[in-house]
Amino acid sequence: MSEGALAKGYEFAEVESHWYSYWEENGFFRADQTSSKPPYSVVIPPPNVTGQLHIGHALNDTLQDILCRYKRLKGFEVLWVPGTDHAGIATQNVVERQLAADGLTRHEIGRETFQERVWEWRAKYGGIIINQLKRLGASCDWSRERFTMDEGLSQAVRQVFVSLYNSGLIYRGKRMINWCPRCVTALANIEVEGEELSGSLYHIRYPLVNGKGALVVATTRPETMLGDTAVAVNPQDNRYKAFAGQMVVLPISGRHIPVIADPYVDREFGTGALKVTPAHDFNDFDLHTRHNLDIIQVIDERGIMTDQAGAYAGMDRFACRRQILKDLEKGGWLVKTEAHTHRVGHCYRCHSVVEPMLSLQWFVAVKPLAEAAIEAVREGKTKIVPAKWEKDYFNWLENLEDWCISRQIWWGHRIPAWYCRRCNQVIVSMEAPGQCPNCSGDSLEQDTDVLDTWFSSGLWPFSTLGWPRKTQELEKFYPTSTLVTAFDILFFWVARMMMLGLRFMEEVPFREVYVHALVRDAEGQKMSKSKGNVIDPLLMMDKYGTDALRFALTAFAVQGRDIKLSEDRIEGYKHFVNKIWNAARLLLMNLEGFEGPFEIPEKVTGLAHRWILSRLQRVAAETADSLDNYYFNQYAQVLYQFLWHEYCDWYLEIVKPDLYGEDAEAGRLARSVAAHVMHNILVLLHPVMPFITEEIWQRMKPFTSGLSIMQESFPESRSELIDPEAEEQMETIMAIIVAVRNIRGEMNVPPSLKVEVVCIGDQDSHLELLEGQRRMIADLAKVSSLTIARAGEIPKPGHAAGAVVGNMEVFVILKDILDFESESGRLQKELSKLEKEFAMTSRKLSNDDFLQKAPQDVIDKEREKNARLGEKLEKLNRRLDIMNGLRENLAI
RNA sequence: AGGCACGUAGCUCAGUGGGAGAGCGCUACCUUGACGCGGUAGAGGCCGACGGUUCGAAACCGUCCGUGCCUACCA
Repeated sequence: MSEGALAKGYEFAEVESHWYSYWEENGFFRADQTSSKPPYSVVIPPPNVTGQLHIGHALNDTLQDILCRYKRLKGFEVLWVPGTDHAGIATQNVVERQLAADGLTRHEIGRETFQERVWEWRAKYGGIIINQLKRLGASCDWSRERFTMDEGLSQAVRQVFVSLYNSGLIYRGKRMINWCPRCVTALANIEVEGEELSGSLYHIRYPLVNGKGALVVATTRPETMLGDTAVAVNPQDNRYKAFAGQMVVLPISGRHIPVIADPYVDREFGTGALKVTPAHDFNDFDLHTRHNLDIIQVIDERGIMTDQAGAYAGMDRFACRRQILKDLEKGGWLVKTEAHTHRVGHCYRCHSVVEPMLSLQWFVAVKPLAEAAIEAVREGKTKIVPAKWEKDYFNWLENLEDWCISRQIWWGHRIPAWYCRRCNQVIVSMEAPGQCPNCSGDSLEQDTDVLDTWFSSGLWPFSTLGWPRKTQELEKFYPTSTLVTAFDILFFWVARMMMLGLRFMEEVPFREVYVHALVRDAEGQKMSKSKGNVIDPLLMMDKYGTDALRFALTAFAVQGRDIKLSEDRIEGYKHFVNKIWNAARLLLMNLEGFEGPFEIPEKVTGLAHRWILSRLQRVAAETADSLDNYYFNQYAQVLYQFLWHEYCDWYLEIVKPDLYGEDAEAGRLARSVAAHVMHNILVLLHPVMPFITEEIWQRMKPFTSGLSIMQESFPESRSELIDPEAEEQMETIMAIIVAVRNIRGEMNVPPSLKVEVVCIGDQDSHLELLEGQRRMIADLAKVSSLTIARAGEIPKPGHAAGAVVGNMEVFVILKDILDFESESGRLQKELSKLEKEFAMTSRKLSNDDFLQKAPQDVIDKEREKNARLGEKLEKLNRRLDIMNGLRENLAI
């Protein structure tokens, strides 16, 4: 061995940075578009350029990294495209805050200077999250890192816009949209988050103009009454039928407004009379269209009351509400106030209450695009895993309304539309036009709005590969293989990539979508900075190492269930990392000066060796199967179980005498097999624990060869090594060892004290097996002398504690120290457990229906089990009789 | 209001028609030459409730209870 023994503790910090740069320097993450290997490609969900790595990213990118590293080992040409998203509103907010600190606003410095500031900001801080991804071990091809505002991607955006405009799928129109008065921009419907608020429902009296009575309306937003242009009632409502067509006096303003009848009004809700404010409510706007009502805008784009609000002009909308209520009360119009919880829309970026607003915006007509996106999933061109998300996907796309894509901010892709100042012609084109094609005027102005960030993210799978240019990358890697994402951006992002990918590439953007869960805190709450319950992945990596964090996230990544994560669960997996390290340490200590063989022999002899090799083949198969099906938790668990509880607990303990013993041949075999299995475990684990596996792998030469574990082949399950006989025999031996240990434990025999053990059986195969494994049993069960005998050959020992294993009896001789009382108690407990099981199988077997209708193999199995239990019961019963007899003798 | 999940050991969760499992925690014992971030053994569960299908249900179906999430224009 070249590298020598391992340090006692695993120094993860050093190891991690060392190997990451080694991988990067050697170009192991780089994809070759000219390769003849089959392609496997993934595009990263681009984090916000303003972002810091949070636990959600850590999960998302760990899973992608697992898939990418796995596929590389499997012989694929893997491309993982990294990058960041310009995050229009979020980034603009960040830079505006920075300006505010200098006492400036973006309007004061102007659009161009502001954009320069954003680019400066990006140059300085935009790489933070990239470095955090490297810290996590992400094996992205950094030579292909993209940013949604890159020139190439921007050109893609313009081309898509122009193309959709020319085919009539992008249009400009004046419609009701959601507006954030804080961000001062339009939002897409999906960017509005409904939040349950406890507010009030105010009942307000609107007197009839003719003085003969009044209508009482109910509203949650009294301030909008300044813009009321009607009161609506249901035509079927007998209470109000007579009012329809009359006029009422709008309190405070004194304006006269009509009472209209419309079936939209819910008779049951509130008073059954609805105030109608077309300028500030989606449904009221619809009523305006049907009834040709006036529109009066009383709230402006900053949430301030307009001149139309009369005396309230200039007030903030919420201050106005309070004042209106006071004034209504003073005037006697406020009939009553009742508590009312309702959902109010909030801006997903800044959390302000959004305002419905009539506004001139750009839209994408999504219907035809959505139909194609639905069709592609229905036909299985893209598979969503777990499949339950397909339902949500369909439901969303089927009920999709046109997508508002213009934003009134400065950071983003400016809309490629120009307006002729002379004739108002709209010109949409890739580049700034020289003159108006309609009137030849040369006074043109570009639209000041930018596009929704998600518009550019929607192109990500092909824009990052060079589209609209025809590149080798597109040829080789599109459609991408797998998209890994959390469900909360299924609609924001996945659905839009589907729509746009199908439209412009005429092919789905990805073959499979794996939708993973959200990471929550230990109480199941969403993590948020304001709640203070965030787990910072960077801190976790500092404390426990990246591999431990990655393994924890993977072990909890069960399909369809959110992950409740707490710090001690991460700490727990650090223990696993430690276990791997120490197993390797034991191995490497014993490989010093080892001269081979570095391969296992063609034909392996020795029960334990055959057994562990057989188990390894099964584990390799399960591992691949788990990853192929996105059962990440199962992948982690299988390896955890195998490494710790089979390789370490049993195999290494079994071969220790060979390692330390005199038999050189046995020592060589043990070293070869132990190293072979470790080598394979390392490769199997590498996708989830890239760092420690590389570190150990490097030290295992010449068992390993090459530059990196990354260049290995993923272990195939070798059927010729699967050895059911060895597995069965080991199970028998292990059961006997456990039985002896159990007795020792129960009877309080100290570990330092070796005991005499007698095994009695009546099957040749068993007796031979035990004879062959004397040493293993003696070592692992701490046995001083082991007697193996055929039933009847020797008397069953009296002063001994016994157990039944299969159809053998195992006795631990306790001569003077046997306490008959506790031994008979122990046997009794075991008996009652068995009796219950025996009764159950007996009942089944005496059921004619079962015997007639159950499949034969089930019946056979049940018969076998019943016989086994019966035999065991008989032996235990006899033993109990003996113990009871001895106890009575003692009493006499 | 509708839809979708989930309810299994103290905690967190696997398991989807024929033997109730894991990790952590807990108890007892242990300076065994890789590891106390360890070892060995043990305790602990009418698998939310009720009904149905079935020879057989933790699993399939229905109802209910509880929890969570998503969607919706009841002002």
